Amino acid sequence: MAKITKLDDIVSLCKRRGFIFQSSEIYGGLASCYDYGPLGVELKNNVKKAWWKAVVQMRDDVVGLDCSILMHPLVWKASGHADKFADLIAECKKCNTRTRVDHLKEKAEGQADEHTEHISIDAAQVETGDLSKKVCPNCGVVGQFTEPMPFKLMFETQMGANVDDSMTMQLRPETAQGIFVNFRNVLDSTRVKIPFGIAQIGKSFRNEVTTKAFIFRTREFEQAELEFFCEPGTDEKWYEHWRQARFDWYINLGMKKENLRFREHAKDELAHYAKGCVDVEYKFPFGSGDWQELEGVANRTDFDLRQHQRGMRTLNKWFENDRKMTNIKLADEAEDYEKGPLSYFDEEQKRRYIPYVIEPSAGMDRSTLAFLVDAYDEEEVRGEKRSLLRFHPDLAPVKAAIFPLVKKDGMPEIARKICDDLKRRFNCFYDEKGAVGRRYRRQDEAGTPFCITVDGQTKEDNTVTVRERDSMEQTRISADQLLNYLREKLGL
RNA sequence: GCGGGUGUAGCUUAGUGGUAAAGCUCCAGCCUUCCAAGCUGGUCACGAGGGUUCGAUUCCCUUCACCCGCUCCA
Repeated sequence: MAKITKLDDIVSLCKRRGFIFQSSEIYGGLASCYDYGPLGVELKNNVKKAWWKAVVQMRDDVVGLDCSILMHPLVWKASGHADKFADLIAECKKCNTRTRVDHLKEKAEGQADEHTEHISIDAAQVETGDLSKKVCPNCGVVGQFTEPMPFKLMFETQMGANVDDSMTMQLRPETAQGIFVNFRNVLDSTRVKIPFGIAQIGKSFRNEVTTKAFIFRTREFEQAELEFFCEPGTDEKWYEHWRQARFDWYINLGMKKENLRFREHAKDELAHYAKGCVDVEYKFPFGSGDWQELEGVANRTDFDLRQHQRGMRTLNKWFENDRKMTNIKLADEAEDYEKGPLSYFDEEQKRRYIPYVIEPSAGMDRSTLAFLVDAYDEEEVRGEKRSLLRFHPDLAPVKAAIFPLVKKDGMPEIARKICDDLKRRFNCFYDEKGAVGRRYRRQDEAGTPFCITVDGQTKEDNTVTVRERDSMEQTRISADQLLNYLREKLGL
């Protein structure tokens, strides 16, 4: 079954079929950047559409949002990204391995392999100023480190055409903050009541130290995130709800169950704000066949909204400091923060609180790749290899292809007409070139679920054949019934 | 960032210090009444830059990109 065993096979398939190309390829490529080709963009759009439908449109308790990528600099101060999305890394002069400074241990220290969160650069410099006793985790040499160098994990750009007074901005490293910042707006404009969620799909940017693995980890990527706000105390219940809902989403879209699993985060692995976190992982066929994260579902507690209340209180200081972020400290939290501007008033209980947040955060590029890999199959047909993509109908880039059996006797005209009619309902493809068998196989490789063929009999009794991708079986049905037939089969 | 490997047509491969070959694909035409048929013709490549050389795809250097393994990261 596993016909794709190496990453190379995936890359080759993606390029050959027009799913994914390397960015700027004619210029030799650009590291970590990829473009979606004609089939790829349809596939990825369908993945996003399926997510949006399941998470937003099919529910009464979730609304959507589409925020700008550039946000107020204080957003990243409050969220913690400005300080904490920068690591200090030192390189061992002996073996040239790089290690995060805060991961380095002194010789005598215990072996407990604790997982630490990002800490602020300032704090890191104070805490780890002396590397002379630190041990290289790779070669064991003591105190042979280069000066710690900071890594900026957020992309920066300038806003304002006038260089002199332009402001440094960051491209968002996650879409989530746009949701938190609009919490008030959504509350005030939509009459939603807790528990409810706000969902968003969009690009995010992270200056990862290493990328690698095709589109699996890239610096520019697309996220689909939901922030689900609930009353403290009900958070465990919603956490359970969403982890299951998100797992089922992949299964319902045809992903093989044996390739999907949960991975619970250990306590010491959790981000400082998270109460619980679980990854949905897919068994990608990279190298050793490792499980890789598709999506994380986290219980973020009330951390984010509380942080933004602090951020709002910092605004004046920021103006006074000439709109510079350096040397600005986030304002302390108000004593009665639970009644703050981002609190929620519960009508039934007549009390205010800061809601807890459950966050399912999925990588759309990763999901697209996983669906692609999972759908790929090869089989033997009459001694010939048939390769096909068994996409779920919702994800298939093209839903139906329409052929005249041969290019004469008026068949092309009829087929064209059918194609034009169907096109208005879903994505269709017309092809009249070459032998019909070849055309079938071409559609197999694109993952098209159905092929409709107009033949000599069509003119006599107005029937066509519908050929099914997975079984290659054909059914003859009336052209008048075609639309209904396909809509039922495709679930549209 | 380190170590190892790779880079020839859309794909898979061949080959050489003297101007690159094949299969499949693709395009056009003919022929074709149901699963990559046939015939004819055609398009398309040595990742980029520099050096050595009369001459470099081949040797050397640099660079870019990708893969594997570390490191790092969610």
